[in-house]
Amino acid sequence: MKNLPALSTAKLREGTTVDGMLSILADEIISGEIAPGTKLDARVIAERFSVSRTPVREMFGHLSAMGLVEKRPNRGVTVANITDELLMAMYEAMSELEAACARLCALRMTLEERQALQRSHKDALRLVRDGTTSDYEAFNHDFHTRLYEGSHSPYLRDLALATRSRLKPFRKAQFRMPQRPSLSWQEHDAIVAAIMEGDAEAAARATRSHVMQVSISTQHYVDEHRI
Amino acid sequence: MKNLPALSTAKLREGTTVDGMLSILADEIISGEIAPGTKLDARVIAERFSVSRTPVREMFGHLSAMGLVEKRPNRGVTVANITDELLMAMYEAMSELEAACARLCALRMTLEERQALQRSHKDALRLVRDGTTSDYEAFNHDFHTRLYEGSHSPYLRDLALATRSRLKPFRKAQFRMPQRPSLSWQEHDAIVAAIMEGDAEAAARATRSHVMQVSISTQHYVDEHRI
DNA sequence: TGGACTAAAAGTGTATGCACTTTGAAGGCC
DNA sequence: GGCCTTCAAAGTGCATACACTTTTAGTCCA
Repeated sequence: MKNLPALSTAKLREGTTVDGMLSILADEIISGEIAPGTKLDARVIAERFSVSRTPVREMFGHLSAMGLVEKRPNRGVTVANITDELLMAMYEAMSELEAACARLCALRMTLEERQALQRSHKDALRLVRDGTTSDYEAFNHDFHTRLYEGSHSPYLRDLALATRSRLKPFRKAQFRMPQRPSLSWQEHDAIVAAIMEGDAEAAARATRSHVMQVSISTQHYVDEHRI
Repeated sequence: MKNLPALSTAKLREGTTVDGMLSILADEIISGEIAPGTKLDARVIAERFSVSRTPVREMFGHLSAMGLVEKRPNRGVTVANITDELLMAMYEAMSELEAACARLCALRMTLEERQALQRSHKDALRLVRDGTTSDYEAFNHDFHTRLYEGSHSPYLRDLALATRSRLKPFRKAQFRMPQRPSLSWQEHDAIVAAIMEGDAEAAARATRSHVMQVSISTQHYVDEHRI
């Protein structure tokens, strides 16, 4: 494609080009639409998005950093194989990260943060009874974010956020299990109680077990429904 | 530079070009040779390494992923400011990651792994007395790697390795403190004892405090010597 | 027929040019 | 004089061309 003086598509300039492709490709890889082991041809992808290979290459770098593809010099990139074992390992790491956050929350959260956490948690009881699962899902996201922030440990928070975003696609199923919101709320209750009391180890234990419970739920759902 | 048919420098092809620049630039940023906030001009760097702007752009992506520079669309990249606060936050996260590893070690290490850990630890006592600090440093690196591996949690291990590598440049000073190896060994001793007994929480506590001790030592050294 | 060499095809990495955005400074307007 | 407008210079992002590597297919010889 020639560079015409007045190119119609207003969106040039990175921030849309690369990011747009990135999120689309990432979704397709994670959803399994593109099978693990598939070789990604830069030229084909460039054509598909009507761009040149240069931004595609940049996107490959990002995909590689996200662990979704493997890059080998002069050999192109292939879609990484996210096995069940790796998925479990990611959940396990997530549970440890969140447990560490909760531990620090118990020690460091300000009074305002503690009160806000408790209030939000109590309010959510209404969602468990009356709300849609997607409402509860939004609350749940917010609840865990509070734990990351409450640790007052920016790097730990970033690790938790990064890991959560890598797990995100696999968590979609979680709240489709009928009883999950109610159980989730009860588990949260133990976490909140421990944090309010300043019991660091109890908060860590409760959080670790909560996240592993989520992992198990997801796994069961995946097994039964062959996602 | 024109693309001549027979270019003298044998090393073309990525794997050296980008990686080479990356490690040099990363070192310069971390060592403070390039001040935080400095704007990195792609063209200048390309000239310096006698390459075009394309591989430099790719390297920028890597630097950005490493958190060493900040990228803003159409605004170029600027060297990130690694403040003392962020450094402390990274050590804190490191201590939580290693504590999590140690906890899992206590629960999961095989008999062989436990014995190897203990043996290696006992052998290191000799280094504390007779060896150079650099010998001890090598052992220490190995010791902590055993903890990551012993967790049998690949993703957690990767997080620990990645964080350690980001902290690496700041750890150089650590063992220059005269008594540090001896103290370090004693702290290791508590960790090993807890793992051998299978006491998960004790292993976590001992490891957390050990890593924070390292952090404090480094901080003191940095303060005193204005590294 | 099977193995190894060879050559072409396919595909990756880098150089360069051009379009676009940002930035900063000079000139016009109030 | 201060503020907005305008325009040029600097610098980023993408397209394309080309150099180099890997892979594949074909051919020759045993």
